[in-house]
Amino acid sequence: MDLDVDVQEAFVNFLRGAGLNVTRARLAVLRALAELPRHFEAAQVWMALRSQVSPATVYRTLELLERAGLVRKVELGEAHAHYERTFGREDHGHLVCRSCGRVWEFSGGSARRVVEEAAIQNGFALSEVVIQGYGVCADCQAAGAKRV
Amino acid sequence: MDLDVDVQEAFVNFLRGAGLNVTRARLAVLRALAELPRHFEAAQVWMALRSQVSPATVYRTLELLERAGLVRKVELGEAHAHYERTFGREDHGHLVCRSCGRVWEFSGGSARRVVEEAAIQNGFALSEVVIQGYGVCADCQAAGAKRV
DNA sequence: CTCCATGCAAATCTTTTGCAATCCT
DNA sequence: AGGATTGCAAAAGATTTGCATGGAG
Repeated sequence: MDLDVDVQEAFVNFLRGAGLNVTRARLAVLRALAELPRHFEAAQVWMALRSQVSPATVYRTLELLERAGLVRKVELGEAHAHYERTFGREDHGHLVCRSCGRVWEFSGGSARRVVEEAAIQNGFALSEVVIQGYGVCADCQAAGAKRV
Repeated sequence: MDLDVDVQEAFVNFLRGAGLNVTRARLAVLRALAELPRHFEAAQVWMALRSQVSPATVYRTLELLERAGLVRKVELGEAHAHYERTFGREDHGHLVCRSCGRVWEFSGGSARRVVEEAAIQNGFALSEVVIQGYGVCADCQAAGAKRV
């Protein structure tokens, strides 16, 4: 997968700049992300690192990665949070299937512009944009979807 | 506030159509919504109905109202869910201030169209669109915002 | 009269936190 | 050395659920 030196370097720089330590656990979490699906949950991270890093540290590290701008928390309509890597990714929106849970992505540029415009008009300092559609994917429609 | 006969009627029709009972508690919840802010949390509902309706029933009823299309669950970046009435409201997006938590709305028509277009291309049956921006509002910027 | 709905309390489940032990720098 | 970090287990908090009782049709 991706995760070139640049990404690790970016995290290290972020940590140093914030006066934080570069630890084995933090690097392990970052490395684990490269092996996970595009959208993953916290549990997948500490299962992948079973006995290397505790759940608490995974949560703590994901928050750091978020602050470093390398990871983004994504709300997929489920009870628990999901995350996605932001490095090597373009701006995009999500189509979430409420039946099977899968996620499709689409280019979010023009939708983002609408939000940016609204932010400007309100004197809002925008830091993140979320563009999502919920519904039922083609496969689940064909199979007779459960939820709408 | 709004809540004309039409809205209550819509809920009653939904309940009847689903073979569910029209109960005092369910109507009380619907009526309470008209007195609450545009964006509210479950706790505000059962505080407004203190000793009339239990928390469990509030959650159960909000879910029915959601299914009836009268209420929409909104994710505002906090640990607990928020809701908004959908009746008498136009399609809109949200600008959420991460510092004070207030929410601004803006017309979401054109952003929605982008999502609809993506749905069509993927054979997706779209049922809901979420357009949100997170950042810091003008007031909080002036006051020296906490989070970005 | 027969289900459906409600309240209560207990259970769930994810995420957060306190604290003593351990790791970075 | 000296502060930062970790793991563990307990805590927290929102939402859900089982079950016996009361309500709607």
